[in-house]
Amino acid sequence: MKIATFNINGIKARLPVLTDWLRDSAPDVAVLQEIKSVDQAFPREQIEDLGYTVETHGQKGFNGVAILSRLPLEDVTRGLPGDPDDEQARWIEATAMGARPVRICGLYLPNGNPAPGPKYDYKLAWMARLQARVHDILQTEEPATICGDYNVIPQDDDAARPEAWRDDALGLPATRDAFRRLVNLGLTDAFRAVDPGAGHYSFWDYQAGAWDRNLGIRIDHHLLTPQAADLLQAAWIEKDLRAREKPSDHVPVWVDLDA
DNA sequence: ATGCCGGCCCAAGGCCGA
Repeated sequence: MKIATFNINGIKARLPVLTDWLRDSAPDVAVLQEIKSVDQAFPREQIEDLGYTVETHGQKGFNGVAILSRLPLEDVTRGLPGDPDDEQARWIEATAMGARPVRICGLYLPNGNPAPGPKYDYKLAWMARLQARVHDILQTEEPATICGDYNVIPQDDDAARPEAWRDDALGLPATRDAFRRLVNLGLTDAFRAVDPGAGHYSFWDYQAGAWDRNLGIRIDHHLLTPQAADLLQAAWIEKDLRAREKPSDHVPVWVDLDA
């Protein structure tokens, strides 16, 4: 089961790139962030025509997540538990029915800038709720990937210029600590399990020639439960997509599970 | 660079992203 997480930065602006990518790269499951669309406006028919089931959790203008799957999806849930007043669309779950079922959890973790401030407080509170949800998921002892745009640079090796992120919400010690606590529940960073080296990024800013100068950061991740980590065949970043016409500022991050 | 680009709102300029 090939699963890709991809922050598309707007479904309306990215539909041609997305459909070309679905045709060319053919993920079994695509987990999308920043669809920036309400559910009713999501162009589901054009994606269904490519053989995908479409499940969205959107909101007007910002945020929004979705799961596209060529495998049947069961038990779809929307929204991260823990705060009934949180109206931001940043979490969706479904079980992809492959040879082995895999729980797919898609997330768009809050950016948190400027830090300190209320937006950073929201980020840390959201990460605490994520910690609680992942704790519960681990109790199921089932294969699962908790994947998406984490807006976290886990280590210095995950940034071309780590010093530039030390005081940023993506790289602050408290952010990294919260991410490490999450991993330490028993998750595996799939990409790092197969490639421990520096210089691998999943985001390059549109500005200041960041792509041309390879000034990237690795902030899109698959964190696998032990049962999913046991099925891990490969993990990679589809860097080439950043060089296409009208690209997202993120690229897809993949895992292949024996499922 | 406390926003250089790009997408969203929706028709202009502001908000947001990382």
